[in-house]
Amino acid sequence: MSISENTFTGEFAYTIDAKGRVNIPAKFRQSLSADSDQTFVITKGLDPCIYAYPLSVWQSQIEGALRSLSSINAVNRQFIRDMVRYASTVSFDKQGRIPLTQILIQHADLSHDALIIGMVNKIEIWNPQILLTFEEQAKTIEQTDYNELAEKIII
Amino acid sequence: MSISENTFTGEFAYTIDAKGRVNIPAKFRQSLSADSDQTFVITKGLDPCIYAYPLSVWQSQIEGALRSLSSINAVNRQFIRDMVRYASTVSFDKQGRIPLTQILIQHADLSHDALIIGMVNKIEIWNPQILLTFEEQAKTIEQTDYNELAEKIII
DNA sequence: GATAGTTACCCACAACTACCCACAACGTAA
DNA sequence: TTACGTTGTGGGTAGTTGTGGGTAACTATC
Repeated sequence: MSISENTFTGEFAYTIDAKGRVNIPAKFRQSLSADSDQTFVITKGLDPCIYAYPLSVWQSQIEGALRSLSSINAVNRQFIRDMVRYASTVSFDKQGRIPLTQILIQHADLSHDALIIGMVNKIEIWNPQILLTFEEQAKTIEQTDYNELAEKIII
Repeated sequence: MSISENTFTGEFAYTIDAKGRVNIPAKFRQSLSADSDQTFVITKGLDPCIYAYPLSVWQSQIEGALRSLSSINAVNRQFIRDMVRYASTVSFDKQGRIPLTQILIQHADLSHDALIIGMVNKIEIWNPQILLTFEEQAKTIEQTDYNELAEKIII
């Protein structure tokens, strides 16, 4: 139960090189190596960004749930397909970078700059520009809902 | 319970050559060789695609379940017939390809392009065009059920 | 048994990827 | 300041991967 049990916080600016690689912040890597978990599962985010889960988190929380869904049900099949289709297992190189897949780069509309945001149990990878406009739009979000959440969680 | 326990994720585009062979993604093959399980069982998918199970998965999960179904029930008989009738055991060649049978190619309406999708414990082989139109239709799927799943599983 | 069609196995090559090394920028400590 | 380690970025190379096609073995049919 140390601080380092895969809790990601903070925001970091990096570049994506010609080969589609992004750096994972050293801080994040350190909190992983403790778990000897040098691997991420990256996939489409619900927002226009890329999600990256440490392999252990993906396996225990997502994959397990997916495995338990019956394939007889068409809704289940569709859901599994959506979740897994864009997911890929990547580990970082000696320099601490992971390779992104073309589909995910397109989904997040990434080109040269990348913003990496710690989201507690996962990591988000954004195009900084997209994030800006996205947040503009998000201001029209239900303020009531937002405040309710804030009241519950912020201490 | 190692990393290599047959977890298929991701989407890969390949071609079907004149002899009806498709490539199995190298990533998938690697997670198999650990199991010395170089063989797949391919059969009709519930959707218009081909299912491919690693032999070990087919034997332990599907075959067992089919055996336990009573043949008194006509629905059971029909179901077993559908599952087994089109199933064939194939192993891949030195280049990592498997041969598809004519019936399955027709069922999935495959011609030149194939999209291989990891579905956790099995693999789906789609005609990319068919998948597109299929997903269009799928949007009319019960959104409520889908969202319930999403809320439970996505973290 | 001969012939035609099919299947299994092999080789070749282009494209890509993983792995490695190099180096500049930065921070830290003596 | 200087020396040293770490971090982020770029690029080269060797090995792997995907695709096409050739040849020999096998099957089936007459």
